[in-house]
Amino acid sequence: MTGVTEEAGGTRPTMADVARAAGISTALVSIVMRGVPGASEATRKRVLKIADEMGYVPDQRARKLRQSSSRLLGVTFELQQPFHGDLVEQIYAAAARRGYDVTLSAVAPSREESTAVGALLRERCEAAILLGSRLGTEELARLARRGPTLLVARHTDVPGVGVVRGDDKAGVALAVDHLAALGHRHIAHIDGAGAPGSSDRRLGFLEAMGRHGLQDSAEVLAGGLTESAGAQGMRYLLARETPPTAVVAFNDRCATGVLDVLGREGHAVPGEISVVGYDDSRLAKFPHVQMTTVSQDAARLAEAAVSGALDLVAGREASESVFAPHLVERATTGPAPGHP
Amino acid sequence: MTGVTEEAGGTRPTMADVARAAGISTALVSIVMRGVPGASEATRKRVLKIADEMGYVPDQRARKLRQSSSRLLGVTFELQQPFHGDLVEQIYAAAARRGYDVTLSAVAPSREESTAVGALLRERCEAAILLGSRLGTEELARLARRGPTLLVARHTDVPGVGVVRGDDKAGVALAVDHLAALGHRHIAHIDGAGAPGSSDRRLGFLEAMGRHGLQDSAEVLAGGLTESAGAQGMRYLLARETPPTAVVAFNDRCATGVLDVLGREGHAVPGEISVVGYDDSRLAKFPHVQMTTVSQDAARLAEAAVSGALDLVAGREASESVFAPHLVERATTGPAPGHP
DNA sequence: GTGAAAGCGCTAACAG
DNA sequence: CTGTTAGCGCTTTCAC
Repeated sequence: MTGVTEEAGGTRPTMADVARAAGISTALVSIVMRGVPGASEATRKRVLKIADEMGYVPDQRARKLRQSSSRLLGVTFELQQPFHGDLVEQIYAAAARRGYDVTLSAVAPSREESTAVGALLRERCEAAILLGSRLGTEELARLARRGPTLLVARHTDVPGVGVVRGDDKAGVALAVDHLAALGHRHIAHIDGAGAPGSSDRRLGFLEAMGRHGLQDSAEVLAGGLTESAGAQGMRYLLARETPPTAVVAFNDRCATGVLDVLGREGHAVPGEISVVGYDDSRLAKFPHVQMTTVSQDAARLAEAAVSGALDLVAGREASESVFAPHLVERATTGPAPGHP
Repeated sequence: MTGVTEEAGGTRPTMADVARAAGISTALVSIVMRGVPGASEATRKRVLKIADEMGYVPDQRARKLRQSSSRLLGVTFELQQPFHGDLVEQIYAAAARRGYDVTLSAVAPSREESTAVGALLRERCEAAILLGSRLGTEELARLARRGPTLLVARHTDVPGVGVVRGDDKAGVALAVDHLAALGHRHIAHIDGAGAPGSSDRRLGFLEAMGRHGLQDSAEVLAGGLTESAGAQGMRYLLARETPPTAVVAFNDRCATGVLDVLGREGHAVPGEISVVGYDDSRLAKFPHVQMTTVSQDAARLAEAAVSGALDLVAGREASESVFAPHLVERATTGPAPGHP
């Protein structure tokens, strides 16, 4: 036993340990570990080898503490929202391109958004990015006072808070235009209840229907963000004497529920009824689903969110970036029954 | 302007700022912020008030750096795996019960597991909990050398690595027993391809079928963890002269794809074909789905994972905890066609 | 009940 | 190319 490979049971090697083992100063080890110029090739190799043997991993916490800026972005997201998953994945990439790390804080039925946000704050991230937040104006304002804050996929009038979102009114209008062009006259919208963006989508639906002279057959149902909400709404619609020939759902999850009920009750899609989702999340892309949906392009939103957050950090004024969504025509929409 | 409410543009107030504003030492502020005894009620109130006005939030990083133990658990999970979402939610709760924080590191198509694990290591969490890891033996061993490591829902023989999982063989056997009791003779299993646990489930399926004397009509298809895999498998089965009357899918996502194809092609569930999922994730619980599935009880797995990880931290030997799953009978299984 | 001082693991100037 | 010194924001003795 030479005592070099100190298989520590509980305590992990520090930079000082590596320096000692290599017989040099910690500063030099730091230079090597960061890969910055200032060490000879020989030293570099030797230190790296020793560090690896010892199982040394730099302490991110100490590192960030020492640096003036933490280069850390905080993100809250909903664990069970596929579109949030898409966004988070893209945010990792966008942040990495700028040399930023990301710290995640999840929201779930048993973990409130305010808890999640609090955790971020304590991590001292330079900015907080909230996906589809449901925070009240009050709390949002408080948060914004604590540090740069940016909302994704939700609007707010709270000053100082950045916003990155798709144009919800335009998005739903795209869906309605598409359906109208296919000859649909009786179209229903299963909305997102109180969810972020749902009032815009509702409004966009009504306006677009009006533009096509279909205001009288426009129908809006209280829905939600889940498959259950969609399923419930669709069952309700099917109970009518004359169900609509097309449904615009609040999001892909909701549309999935709609499709499920239709399949189950033996209604052909799109032969009998057409369905449009929203988000172009992974749910819409499955080969067996091929859902027509409105794409928010997670990559672009993520990119804008990260750059918007960093703008806030740099002291620039909060802004609202609204992205034009586009329709992705897949297999769940077709001509209205009896239409050429 | 009294200069007290320093609406700092970029820099956040530190403990020293609060101490200065309150005219006391930082040590005392620390006592107050942590809520430990050692300060008069009057001081406590005053400091809390001042801190709040200044928007002061303790720096978690500095705090953990100073404390000998970080009381931090790292968790890697897949962003698009609903069951992982369930587990993460429960892990938050289990960790909180022990006064531990959780740091998340996501795995996604564009973010490899090794990247995610590396991020955890640098965060200096006391232990790493990997959900459904696909890491190779080599890498797992390396990781285990770096710090306490625990696998959830996956087995490994790497020494020193803790394991918490459901009994996959027994779980699938439960499904087969249930179906056999309902009179099904021709049952197929759409497996998880190379996913963690899939070989056990495959084996459990074959063994259980053998026990019922059904080895000749037991059929195993290469599947996967996604809806697409399930859909593809089911379509393949339906193309047969005599499709099976029941399908055991690798997981709920896979089963969802199966159900979708069946609905779409007009096959009654469970009238014509019964379907069993695995995980009892949110996908199985939807009112419109009501999927019969094998429950792994996320809460119990999470609890065991956290306590197992802390055991490792405490220096206790790595162990494997295997939990007996149970069958949740819902609406996607019923008597085989022609069976009493 | 309160304060002074040391130091967690690291990086950022500077010297040499 | 390499070492010394200081200190990031906090907690922790140990005095008073």
